[in-house]
Amino acid sequence: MRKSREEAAQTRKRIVTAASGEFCKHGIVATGLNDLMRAAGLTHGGFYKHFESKDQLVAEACAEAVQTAILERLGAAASEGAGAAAYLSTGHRDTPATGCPLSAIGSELARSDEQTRAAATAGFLKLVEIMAGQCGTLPPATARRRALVAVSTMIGALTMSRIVTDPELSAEILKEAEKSLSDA
Amino acid sequence: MRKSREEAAQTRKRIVTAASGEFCKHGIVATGLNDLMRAAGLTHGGFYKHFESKDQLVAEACAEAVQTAILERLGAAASEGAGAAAYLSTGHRDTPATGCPLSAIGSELARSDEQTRAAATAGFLKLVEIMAGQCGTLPPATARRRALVAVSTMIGALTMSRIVTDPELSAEILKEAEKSLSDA
DNA sequence: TGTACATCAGTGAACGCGCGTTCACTGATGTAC
DNA sequence: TGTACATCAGTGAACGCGCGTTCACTGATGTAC
Repeated sequence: MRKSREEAAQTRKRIVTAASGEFCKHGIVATGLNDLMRAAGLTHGGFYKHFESKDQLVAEACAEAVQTAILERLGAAASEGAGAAAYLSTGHRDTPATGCPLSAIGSELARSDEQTRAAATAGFLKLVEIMAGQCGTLPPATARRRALVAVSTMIGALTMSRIVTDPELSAEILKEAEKSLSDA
Repeated sequence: MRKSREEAAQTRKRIVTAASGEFCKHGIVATGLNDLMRAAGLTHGGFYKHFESKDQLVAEACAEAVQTAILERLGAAASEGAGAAAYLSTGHRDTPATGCPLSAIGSELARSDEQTRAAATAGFLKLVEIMAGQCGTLPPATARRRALVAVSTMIGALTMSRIVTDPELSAEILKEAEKSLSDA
């Protein structure tokens, strides 16, 4: 049953990717290792061949979610000047599994260990940088301060749009947040 | 061991209050009924004399957290024109147990049942109303739209200030969010 | 008002279940000669 | 290059534990007469 080094490395990546999706979809605490390994197409017993603990996987999955959801997806949209619009879309709202972990599991991240919070912090700063890059001709320090607030607004608005029971209110939250950011 | 009706009603309230604190402090999923009942000074067995399920308590605890943290605490601050400043204070950041549930357990609320989300929605709208009331002479519809964004910013900023590993960055997030809201 | 009985708030043991983690085992991969 | 052996990725059963929930029991409270 032994797999080649290459296959094993791919398996490891597959677990991390599956984990980042499951965590963002169902929450960190609510997702068991069994669920994770099944989502990666494996049985749960092999988990500890790749990771020392669930916490270690949480940190790596958070780092990957930040990388793919924020840098790749949003970076691409931002290069077309539509970063906030992409973040505050109903599409993003309705697909947390592939979306930004800061919104999807924000309150759980606040209770996570140092490594996980460090990965989340790096993602936040990258988001701030991306948004600051869209501020046009402002001096860098001013652009950064504005982006800090803009990103806070984006994260709060997306989180609330997922909580609220009224679909119209949900859409309104996203729309108003986007409008206020594009005016700025 | 039977208690009087009055005592029983007080016990019930005590459980709900303890629950809202524990949930905001440690998260909904991570808090067990055992922890809750111990925090209320009881043993776990008596729980179902007061509630049908954990989910029912979650909904009631959320409603109470909204009531006390948002309406009483923030309403008081807002009547002095300092709603955003109180929300975005380091004191609020460092005491999630008595603070706003939308920030403390936001991402878990998004995955909660209808009743809980309805309580959270009501709290959000109340927060919006409070903030709109601070907008001075603006027409009500405009004030409401602005408050919608302001509250999103407040929730996102407080959540991020709790995630971030760098204390200076944490303080900066709160400060910049508050500045941008007081300018508006 | 006093007495007999039903009610039920709270206790603590127990239920089945899934959690994170460990382990003996399998057999293909990798290594040494 | 071929062979013998060590390694180890992945499986599936098992570990102790705490979860949400149920239940028999206690004894003070509430009710009926």
